[in-house]
Amino acid sequence: MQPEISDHIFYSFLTGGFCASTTTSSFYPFTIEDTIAQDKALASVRNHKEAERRRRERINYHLSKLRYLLSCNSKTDKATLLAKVVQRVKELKQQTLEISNESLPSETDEISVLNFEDCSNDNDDHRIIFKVSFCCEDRPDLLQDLMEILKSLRMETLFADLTTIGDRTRNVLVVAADKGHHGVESVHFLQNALKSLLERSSKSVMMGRSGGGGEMLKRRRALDHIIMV
Amino acid sequence: MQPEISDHIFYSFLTGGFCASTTTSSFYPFTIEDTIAQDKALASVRNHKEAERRRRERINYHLSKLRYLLSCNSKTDKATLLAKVVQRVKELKQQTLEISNESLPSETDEISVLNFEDCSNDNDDHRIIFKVSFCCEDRPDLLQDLMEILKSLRMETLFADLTTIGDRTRNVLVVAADKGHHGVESVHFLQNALKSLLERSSKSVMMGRSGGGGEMLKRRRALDHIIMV
DNA sequence: GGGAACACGTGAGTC
DNA sequence: TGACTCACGTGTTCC
Repeated sequence: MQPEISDHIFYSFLTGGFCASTTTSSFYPFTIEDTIAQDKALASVRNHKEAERRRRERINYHLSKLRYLLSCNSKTDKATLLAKVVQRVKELKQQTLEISNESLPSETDEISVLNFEDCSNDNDDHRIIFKVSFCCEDRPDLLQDLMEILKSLRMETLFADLTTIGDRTRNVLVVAADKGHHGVESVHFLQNALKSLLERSSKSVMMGRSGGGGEMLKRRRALDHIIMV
Repeated sequence: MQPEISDHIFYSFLTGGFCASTTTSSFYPFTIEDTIAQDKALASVRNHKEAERRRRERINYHLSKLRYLLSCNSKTDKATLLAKVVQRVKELKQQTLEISNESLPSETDEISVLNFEDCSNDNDDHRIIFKVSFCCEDRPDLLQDLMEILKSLRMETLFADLTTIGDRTRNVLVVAADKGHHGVESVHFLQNALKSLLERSSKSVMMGRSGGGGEMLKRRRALDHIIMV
C-alpha cells in the first residue's frame, strides 16, 4: 500500500500554523479560521482522492465488460485488451459491410466456383461439396436452365440463395456431387456450364432490350426501399 | 508540471551517504561502490518511469483508435468512450447474429407483410411499397404460385431474396402496388394470399412425406457446409 | 471556487 | 534480478 501524502500536507500545514499565525494575535497556535481552512483543505484532498478512485473504477468496470465480451483472460493486460477490442470492432464492421454488399447482385457479371473437399466432414466423405455463385442479368428461364445444368451434372442442391433486384440477379448455391461421378476437376465443368448460362443471358437481354439507363435507375430506386427496411 | 520525486530519493540517498558510509572506512563521504549503487538506483527509477510512460502511451494509442472507429469527439472522456465501445461491440455482435439468422429459413411457418407507405420517397408517391417475407416447406411450384398471386394483385417485384436449405425456404420480397388499385388495406389481401399459399404447401407436403426426422438432419448437414464458408 | 478529467511518478506485486 | 503491469495519490488544467 502506498503512503497517503495528504498526511504530509496536513503536517506541513501544522508547522505553517505554528510559524505564521498572521491572521490574529491570539496566543493559541490555531485560530478558528485556521481550523476551518484546515478542514476545507483536508476535505478538498479527500474529495479529489475519492473522485479519482471513482473515475478509475468507472474505467475498469467497462474494461472488465470488454474482457468478458472478447472472452479474454482476466490476466490480459489493458493495452493488449484494447488492441484486441480495436481489431474486433474493425472485423465486425467489415463483416457487416461485406454481408450487406455480398448479398446484393453486382453490376458486372461474375462467376465463382469453389470446392470444399478439404472441409468436408465425415458424413460426406463420399461427396464433393461446391460453392457456386454468379451475378448476371435476370431472365425468366434462368433458374430453370440452372436446374437443368445441375441435374445433367448429377449434382444435388443443398443450399440456394437467389437475390434479384431490378434486372440483376445474384445466385449462391452449395451443391453436392457424388465422388463416383466427379472429382476436383469438376470445378471446370461447373464454370463452363455457368459461362454458357451467362452467355445465353446476355444474348437474350441484348436482343430484347431497348436502353440501359432505365433499368439502372429502377434498381437504384428499388434499393432505396430495401435499405430503408 | 509535477516535481520528480526521484530528486527527493536522490537527496535522501545523499544524506544517508553522509551518515552511514559503512561499507568502507574511507574519509570521503562517497565510495565508488556508493556511486555505482547510486547510478543503478537512479537508472532503475528512470527505467521504471519511462516504462510506465510507454505503457500509458500504448493504452492511449489504442483509445485514440477506438475514438476514431466510433467517430467520437476527442473530448469524449475515457470512461464514456469505453462505455460506447462496449455498447458498439454488443450491437455489432447482435447485428451479425441477426443477419445470419434472419437470412436462413426458420423451422416454423411464418408470414410477415409490412407496408412502407410512410417511407416512400417522392419518386414513388403514386405507389405503395410492401415488404413480404415468409418461411415454409419448399416445393417445386411454390415460386410459380407466388408469382401468380403477385400478378393477380397487379404488384411489381422490386426485390427478391429466396433462400432454400434442404426442404425449408425463406422468401423475402419488396413489391410495389399502384395506388389506383391498392390502399394500405391491401396488406390483408397479401397476408391472406400467402396464407393460402402456405396451406397448399403443407397439404402437398403432408401427403407426399414419409418421415420428418430425415429432412432435419439433411438440413443440419447442409448448414455445416454453409457455415464453413 | 469547485468538480471533472488527465498525465504523472511511485510502491507493490508478478513472473 | 529486472522487466512489466497495476492502483494509487497528486498536480494541473479546463469549464
